[in-house]
Amino acid sequence: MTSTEKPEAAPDLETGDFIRQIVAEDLQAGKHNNIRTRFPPEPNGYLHIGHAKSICLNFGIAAETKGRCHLRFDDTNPESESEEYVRAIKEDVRWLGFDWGKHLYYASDYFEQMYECAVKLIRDGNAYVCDLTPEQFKPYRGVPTRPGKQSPHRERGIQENLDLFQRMRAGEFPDGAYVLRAKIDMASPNLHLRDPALYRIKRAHHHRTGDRWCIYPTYDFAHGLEDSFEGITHSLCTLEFEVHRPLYDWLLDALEVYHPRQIEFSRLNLSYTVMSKRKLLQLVEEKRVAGWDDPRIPTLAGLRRRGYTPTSIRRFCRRIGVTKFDGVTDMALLEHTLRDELNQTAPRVMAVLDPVKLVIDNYPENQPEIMSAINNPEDPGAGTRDIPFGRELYIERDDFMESAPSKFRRLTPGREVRLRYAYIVECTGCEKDADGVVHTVHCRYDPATRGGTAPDGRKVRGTIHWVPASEAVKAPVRLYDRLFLCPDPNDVSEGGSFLDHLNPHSLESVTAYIEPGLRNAAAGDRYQFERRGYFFVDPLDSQPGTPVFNRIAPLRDPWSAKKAAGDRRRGER
RNA sequence: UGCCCGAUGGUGUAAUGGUAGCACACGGCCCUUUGGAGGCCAGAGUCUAGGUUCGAGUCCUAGUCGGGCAACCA
Repeated sequence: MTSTEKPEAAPDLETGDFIRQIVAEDLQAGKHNNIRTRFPPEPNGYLHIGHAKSICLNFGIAAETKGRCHLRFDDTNPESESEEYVRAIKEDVRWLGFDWGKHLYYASDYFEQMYECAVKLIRDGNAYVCDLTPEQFKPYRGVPTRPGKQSPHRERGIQENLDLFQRMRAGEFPDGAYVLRAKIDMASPNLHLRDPALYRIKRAHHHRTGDRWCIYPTYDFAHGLEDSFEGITHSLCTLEFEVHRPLYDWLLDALEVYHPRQIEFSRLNLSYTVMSKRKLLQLVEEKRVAGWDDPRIPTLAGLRRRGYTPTSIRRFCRRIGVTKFDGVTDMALLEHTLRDELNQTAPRVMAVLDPVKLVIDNYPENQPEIMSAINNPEDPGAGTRDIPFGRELYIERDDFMESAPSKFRRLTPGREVRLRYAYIVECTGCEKDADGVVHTVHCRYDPATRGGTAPDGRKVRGTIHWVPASEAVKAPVRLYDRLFLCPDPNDVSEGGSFLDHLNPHSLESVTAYIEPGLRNAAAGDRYQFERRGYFFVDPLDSQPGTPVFNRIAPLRDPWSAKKAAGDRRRGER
């Protein structure tokens, strides 16, 4: 329960979302003295930013009320769960900035207690052992518009139920031979109340309990009990569990145990990506992406690898709010939140991603000089740094145009631009290879403009970045773009797949020229490459002295946005 | 055609019976040694129909549209 930043940690219960308001009311009414929430992931996949919303909500409320939030693994289905996921989930929650302290729990720790609860249910005539397989039970359950009918085993005697259930546990029956059902109402309009399964026989090796059990509780039976055992006050979950709430309540009432309140909110949906565990797993397994930490997918591991900060994700989760409306949040908001933070904190450097040589024809040979550059205009305390300058430089290819429109504020013959922190230069022309591709641009500099200011006060519209040709350092840079081409990849036509919407250019790898000082960038550092975007020194692929950069997000760029829009209008690509 | 839930600008949200506000996105302008940042301006919203009320985005009724529910998944 950390989250130490002031704007986030301030109690926000009065003006908060509907859940925080309920919590505040319960506190005020004296219903609870200490708020207890929980984040209950099933360890069968990696956490994504949708989980971050839940984590921030649960840990956030606990922090704001000085209560506590439990991290609880809901490991009731051993078939798809594993220790690797447990490890990764803990790492992600910690990275996000939250601390469960000593309150780490596992549903599997409660298996014995849960078994006792099941026995009580049977004793009280609230549960029975049923022989029907899922397929056989289906017709009994009925359909939404028609009531179901009673299982032939519904009126089995209590003693027989007790005996059967005990033998289920003892391993006397094969998988699926019997199931323990709640005895509720086969005519209920809520399907979840038509004698739902509580325990199933499943000989699967559990990552924590090994082979001690061959029966496992279902989510519906287990979850409320976990909440009850832990004294959870507010059990927050997503909308799809709304129809389960009557069952949650029924179980806790039937068992006569402490009864937390379940409240549902809408899960996070983000445009231009997919969030379901199934689809993320598919992307990973089919190697459409490099792994669970591929910087293009919205897993926390992926966002971390991309370079997103925990702070920006927490702030994002705060800004999207919490409601019951099932909408789609624009990916642009996430990017904005990241830029908003890094604009304040990231040191500026110059790096040329698509280089072309610039020769200053009237600049003396062999007379390099040193230019002083500001590290962060938003943070005067960040100081300055020195960058070597010379006659030959690299600049961005798209900062030169042989014949340019009047709005183009960069290099084009006959016009002046400023080389950032260096001199004002006037473009004189270019050289091309046999294919007509520009390889060298020529210009002349004004020696009176050292540092970039003109003594005569003349205005220069454009400023471009550069690196010295002789001392620039080559560095691999990965330019990430959205993984999908359309806002809603799940919207597929008949027979289609979300994979059809994959963006074939979601990753472009280039070799950039970076300013020499950047050679020593440390893994995990974040920079703003001026005029280009925010970049992260990849912690896995970088070596001391040879950094590898991931683009976290490009800078806002009205010029190229307008240009792209113009191209689209003209039907170009 | 059963039950549950939802609906406020393009998007996400606020207003808790009393002036529909904020942010993102988009457009324009200003400023700028990052076409970044910043500043200013604009457009754009209470799903529909009834009802209650001095007054309804808010309460009631009906409808429309959207989502969820028929695993021994969670």
